[in-house]
Amino acid sequence: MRAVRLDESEVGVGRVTLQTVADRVGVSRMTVSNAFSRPDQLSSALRDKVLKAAEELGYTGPDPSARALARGSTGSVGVLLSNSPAEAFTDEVAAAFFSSIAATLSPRGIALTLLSSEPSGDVMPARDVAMDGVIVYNCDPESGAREQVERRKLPLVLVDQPNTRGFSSVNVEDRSGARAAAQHVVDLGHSRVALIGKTGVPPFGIVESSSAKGQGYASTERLAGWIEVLTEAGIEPVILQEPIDSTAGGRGALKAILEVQPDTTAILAFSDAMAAGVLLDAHDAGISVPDQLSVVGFDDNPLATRLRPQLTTVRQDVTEKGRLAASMLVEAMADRRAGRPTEPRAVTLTTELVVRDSTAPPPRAGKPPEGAKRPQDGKRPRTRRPSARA
Amino acid sequence: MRAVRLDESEVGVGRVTLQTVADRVGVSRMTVSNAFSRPDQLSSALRDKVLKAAEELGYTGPDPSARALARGSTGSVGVLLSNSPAEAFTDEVAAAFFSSIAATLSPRGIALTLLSSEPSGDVMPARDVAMDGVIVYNCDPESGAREQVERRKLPLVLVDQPNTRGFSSVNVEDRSGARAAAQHVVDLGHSRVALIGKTGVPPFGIVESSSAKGQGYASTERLAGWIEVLTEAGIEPVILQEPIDSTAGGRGALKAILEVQPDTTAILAFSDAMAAGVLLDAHDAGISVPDQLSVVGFDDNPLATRLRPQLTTVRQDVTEKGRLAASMLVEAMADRRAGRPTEPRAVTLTTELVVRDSTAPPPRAGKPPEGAKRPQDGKRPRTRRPSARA
DNA sequence: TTGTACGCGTTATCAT
DNA sequence: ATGATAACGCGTACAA
Repeated sequence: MRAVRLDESEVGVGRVTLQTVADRVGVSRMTVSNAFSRPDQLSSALRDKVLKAAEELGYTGPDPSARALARGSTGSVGVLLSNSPAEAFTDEVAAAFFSSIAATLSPRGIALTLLSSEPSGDVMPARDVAMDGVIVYNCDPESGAREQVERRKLPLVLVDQPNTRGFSSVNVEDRSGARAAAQHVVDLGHSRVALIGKTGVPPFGIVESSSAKGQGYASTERLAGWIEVLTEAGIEPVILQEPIDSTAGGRGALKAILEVQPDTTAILAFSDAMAAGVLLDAHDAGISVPDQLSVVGFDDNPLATRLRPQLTTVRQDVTEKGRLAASMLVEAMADRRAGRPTEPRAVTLTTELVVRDSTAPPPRAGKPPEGAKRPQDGKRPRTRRPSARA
Repeated sequence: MRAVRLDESEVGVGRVTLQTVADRVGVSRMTVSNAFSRPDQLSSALRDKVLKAAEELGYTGPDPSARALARGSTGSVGVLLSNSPAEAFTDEVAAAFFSSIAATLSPRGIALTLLSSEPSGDVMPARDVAMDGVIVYNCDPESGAREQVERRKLPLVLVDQPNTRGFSSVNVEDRSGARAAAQHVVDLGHSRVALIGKTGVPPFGIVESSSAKGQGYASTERLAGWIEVLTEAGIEPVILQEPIDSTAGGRGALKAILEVQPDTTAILAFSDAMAAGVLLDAHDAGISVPDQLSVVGFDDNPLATRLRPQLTTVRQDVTEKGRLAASMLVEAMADRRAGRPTEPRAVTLTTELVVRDSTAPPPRAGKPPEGAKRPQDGKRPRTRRPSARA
């Protein structure tokens, strides 16, 4: 009966496979495969017989790994993260993004695999885990993982990444969002401004403007946007680089800034989470926000409206970002299956300045620095869309 | 040279495999495999040569699916969720749990795959996705997915699940935690109590005590714990079943409860998230918590201390729950690889009543119902550990 | 180092 | 229409 398998050991011993079931029913392996995967290829009577035999033998259905090999598809897509996958759940903004991805994929029956970009021993998830496509999120382009995953030539969508080589990507107008934030404090009349950037690599702490560059696309872009506008306004900001993007990571920033520029009146932070740390520190130090200090965050984290004062920030739509990334990837995977090339798409989502209660004119108003634009008086709308130009 | 492949088509056409590289270098497929996977099995000179050829050919390394089939291991573990995977990120308590799992797995080079238990078309992730082990989280035992994954005979850890068939499990003292919550309001003198349960299946809304059973282990246990204590105290609670475990899901509950029992003075909620909805509704309705209404949640969600008043709740350690589940699974997978049987372990984590500001004696105090225990006066500690007995 | 025999299904192709 | 045969997918383990 059997063509290939040599052990004729009978039922009950060892693993139950298609062949075991086929032998039991007295049909070919193919017929059993069809019974499970293409019901229309055989009579329902025979199919029932096969399924019944499978049931008796405790056969669970086609082995997913074998099927993945034979079909060339695994049923799951990966998300490659530069941070620990644990942070995907911890950070509210990231969580909303991933939640949106999961919500887009699961109705399509696609599982979501979280991949660390850190190698552990000799295994590198980005290289070694089987998947049908990858969303590369906010991942250090220098990292080996990013390169590994590119080389696998899987369908790929880059998110919050510089889009170099013609991949599909979803990005956010980080730079113009940051420009809007900076312009906002300039318009309010601030001239002593500090920036809190985010970087995974040294130098940390107060850095020279020249050596300040974020690690990762978003932090690079936001820093650039802030500095452009401030420079145009004749303001040279104090720049602090922090490694941890969280409320805890933002704590201590205020003190460090005030040490080098005691009369700072406005702080622009890489994220709302970090800004929250500043707000807490300010509160503890008896510094009133926004009366004595203005603070602007980024993201429009749900946190922003829970804080007191509510945080002025730059909104990005992470839900849409996730939905787009996932659906672009799904499309690319369909193209791949159909053997047609995927037209790379590069989408950039807008950002929007959301003015809340953490910003106000500086304490000693009326003396804006040379070159600063006058604050637009009167009823400025509480929300402004920066232009899409970077 | 080749034993199996029939097409002798040359380099550059089609997929690059071990064989392609082997042909290029003039060695066997095995040698190339060794070069990648067992460097010590060949001279480093030859290895370099092989790696160089692979580089030139754009060979990325062994195909993960093929390797998974050959090795019998995929490098990722699944988490099976009854809710949409999207909620894994949305719900703060679930997110902390998954974060802890991810933090435990990723240093070991293991990826985490989120699996919906809902079938979509003909694909059922629980049956069709390749993985080395599964954490079954809070999953309806009736669900096909739960059964599917059991039948695959993968290493398994059940979390927040009734532990029936000798699987390893991590559970929480839901019942005694709920008992402590109920005892707390009884001790305070409440006699008009309402419960907000969580269930995925009808009936929803106000239900009879007899027909009230949660869907899912945690909700069943919590409900049972509340009812036990209240019954002992001679109190028959109003029971409301809600389908959505979130702040939004908790909204509307207060109104529904007050319609059937206008003089309700205490509400015990399945989760802090739902309790938050009650607090918001109470605020909107001008009902003062805890003066007019006491509210107790469950979980000790970070949310609990952000609310005003801060929420009295029952703490569970979800981080430890995640760490334990992941490490037990890792152990079981190691056993499997080593061919030794796994001794199933059933761990139950303690819960702890945390008294904050959302509970107080009922407005018209001094008239506890017959059979109710007297509140313990004086300086009761703000935190009490219920006994482990259910 | 290399040959050989799988791992376990799937996608043709062929036969009845 | 149904079912069987053969080759294939891409590696890995183990013996030679």
